Formats: sequence, structure tokens, C-alpha cells
Amino acid sequence: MASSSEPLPGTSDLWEPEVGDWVALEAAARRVFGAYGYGELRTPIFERTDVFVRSIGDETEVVQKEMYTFEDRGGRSLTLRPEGTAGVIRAVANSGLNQGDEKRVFYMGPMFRGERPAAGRRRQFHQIGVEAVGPRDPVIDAECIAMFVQFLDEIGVTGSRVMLNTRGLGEDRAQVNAALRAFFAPRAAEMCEDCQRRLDTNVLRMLDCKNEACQAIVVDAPKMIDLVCDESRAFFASVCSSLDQLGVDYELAPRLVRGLDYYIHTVFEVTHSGLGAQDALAGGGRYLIVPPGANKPVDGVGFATGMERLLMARQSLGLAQTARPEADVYVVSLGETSVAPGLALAQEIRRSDLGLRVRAETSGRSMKAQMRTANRLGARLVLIQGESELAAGEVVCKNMASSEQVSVPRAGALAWLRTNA
RNA sequence: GUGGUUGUAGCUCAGUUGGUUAGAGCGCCUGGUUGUGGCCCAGGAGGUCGGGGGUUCGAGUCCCCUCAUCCACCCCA
Repeated sequence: MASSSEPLPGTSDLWEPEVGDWVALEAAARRVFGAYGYGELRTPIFERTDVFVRSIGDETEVVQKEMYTFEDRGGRSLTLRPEGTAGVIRAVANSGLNQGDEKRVFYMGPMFRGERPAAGRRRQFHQIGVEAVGPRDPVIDAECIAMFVQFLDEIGVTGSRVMLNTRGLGEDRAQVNAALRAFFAPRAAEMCEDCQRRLDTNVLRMLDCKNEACQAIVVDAPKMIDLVCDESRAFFASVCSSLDQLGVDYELAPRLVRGLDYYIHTVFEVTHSGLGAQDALAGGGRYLIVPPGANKPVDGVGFATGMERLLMARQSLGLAQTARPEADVYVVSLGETSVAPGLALAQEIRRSDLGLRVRAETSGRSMKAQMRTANRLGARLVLIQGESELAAGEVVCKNMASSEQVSVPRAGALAWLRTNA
């Protein structure tokens, strides 16, 4: 295929009618999240690099090898956002967050990670995310998950699973790591290379290694819930009971840890079997992030879901795409002198309150060619205004489905459309 | 970053052990109706066989390199 006109690897052009599916998804998100009192926030697509490094964690996979980072003309290091939370926290802090304030926001848009593309993984991908910033309240964690479940329900995605775990508080980290190291150290020799390295760099991650040999060992590893402090245990119990009350089904996933450093307490992932190797439909949890320029951390809970993956899930369920015709009305002109009047007629319809999508002949082709075009565009109605109609001050109005057509006075064309559209 | 897969017309794909001007279906255009679409019929346009190099009398077919696709690993949405 032609190479220079192709989009960059891991990116793509999105055309109708697929765009219609995306718009529908976005509309559903706005409706559902709005119903929970969340408002839309649009943050920049790039930020100072440290906005991401400091909140996501400089030891994480995302920061170490996946970010699109560049220098601007002033020599500042900037980065295309690899996820949404860091920017939202920066924006919330910038807008002023008083003690006791709660900011509920959602966002949607492109994110960028320099990974190798695969099923459900793109370099430019699109997330819809939600953040409740302010209170550290387990009920909000539960409500957040319930909200996403409702969203899935409304867009017809069935068969997903909610996986839930806790990471404990930051203060637990040293103790948790020590306990896990004590468990893994004697068995490290039997585990994969990555895990042997992780023993020193990131013990937590050993818990969700997918290597078979490692999994056999991990099964017997101490569970997070048993390693964290009493406060964390109580918090987690509260999240679970709230979910029960909200009627949300979930599964405990003792080995779920997630890849970003800012998480505390609740972490969750929603998986779906129709996605391929990357089976996460959404992921999120509670976090503690120090916004740039601040010295006090900000509490929050949220999640992000991948639009591409939501669409994949829908497709795996056989949910039809919403193909829609390109036009509702086509205006046919016959003869050079009738083209301009035809365009004027089209303009009149477009300016009316009918809300019809109108295409009109611009180059004076044969009637057959124009009718074919009208048919191809999916136009339900055709208005024919040739030279003889112009002379008589009339318009021939045709219903494509029934093939019936009538001649009406030019002034009555809009009225005909109103009753036949 | 590693491994595998695929790359022929706008789309989906054929293309026999390398052999003359590269094919089909769909789509598109024109005509069959001096002003009427869909169905049908006839005709037509459209291809640097992803790109570069090599082997050969001869390469879409074989070899090397490169680019891109899809998938998997890593990790994640």
C-alpha cells in the first residue's frame, strides 16, 4: 500500500460511519456520568513532563519507555499525555482545591504511549475517564465502580467482570514489600528473569506476572489484604460492603496491583473476554498525588476506560454498527441554468428547522447519474427542479422508497418535506 | 525493544514446479430510457504486484534488506 499517506503506526483515521459509534459512546458517557454529578473537564493534550513523571512514578513502565517526550523551543521537556489522571489533578490543583472540597470530573480524548500496536493497543488511543478528587471516602470508590457498570449496561456491553483489590496505604508499602520479598526470595531461582529483577525493583509487580512458572508460585504468596494495616483493611471492607449495597457484582483479585505508583487502597480492573490478549476494559482505583508546585498530596479515586476496547467488546457481542446514510435529501438540477436555483433550494432547506442533511447537484450531470448519486447517498427524498419546473414555478418531489412523486409549487417544497421526511 | 504473520485494482481476494500484454467478485463511470435510482444487460476506467537490491534468458512467484499491517511477549486502556 502507499506508505507516505498512511497514518503513523498505531494511529488511524476514523471515518463515518464508525465515527457515529464513537459519538454515541461519548454521548452515553456524558449522560451517565452527568447523572452522578460529574462535569466534563478538558485538559491539554500535552503537559510538562514532570506532571506525569512525578505522579505516575519514574520507575513505572509507562514513564520509562512509553512516553512521547520532546523539547519545545524554550528547551522545556513536554510530554503527550499517556493517561488522564495526572493532568486532571494538575488542573484541579490549579483551580484551587480547599479542604473539604470535592471535584467530580470526567474527560474523554486521546492518550499517547509509544508501544508496539496489537489488538486493543494503539499508540494514540482514546479514553473516557472519571475522577472524584477530594474526600477519601470508600463509598465514593464503590459508587465510581457502580457508575462504570451502569455505563457498560447502557451501551450494551455484557459479560464483563469487575476485579477488586487493595494496595494499602503508602505507609504500608515498606512492610508489604518486605513481606513479599521474604516470601519470594527463596523461590526466585524458579521464576522468570523479569521477576528476578523485580525482586529488587518492584516486588509488587511479581504478583501479577503472567509467566506460568511464576503464577504457580504466586498462588501461595501472602495476600495484600493480609499484609496491609488495619485502617486499609477497614477501608477495603467498606468498599466491598458499599458495592454489595449498590448491587454490583465483583470478584476479589488478591494479585491485582496495577502499574502506576500513585494508587493507594482500592484498585480495580474490569475485564472482558471479547478483547484478545489485552482484556482490560477499564482500570482505576484510589490515589494520592502531589500536584506540581504543591507540597500536600491530593486524594482522589477514578478510572479510565478505553474507547477502542469498548467498541471491540460491542463488536464481539455482535452489536451492529450504526451505519447511517450520508444525506436525507438530494436536489436534482437539469440543465446549466437550473444548477444555481437548485443550490438555492438546497440552502433554503438547510436553513430551515427541518434538520435534514441536503446534497445538491453542482455540475449539471445527466438525470440518471444524479438519481444514482441520490440512491448511493441513501437520500430518502429527492427534489427535482429542472428547467421546465423552473419555468412553471414548481418542484417535483419524489419519495425514493415508494417511487411516488408529485409536483408542488416551489413555495410548497418545504411543506412537502415537512410532512414526508 | 523481541518473536511470528501478512502486504497483488477503491474494497475482499485468486494467481498453478519462476514463462508471453496480471485476474475475479464487489464498488465506480458510461450506455440500454432525448428528464428518473435500486434489479438486469452491455461496455469502460482503474494496478510502480508495499519499496529497494540480487539470482535468472525471464521474477507477482526465489534470496537479502527495508517499510507497513495484524498478532503475541513486556505492559496496559
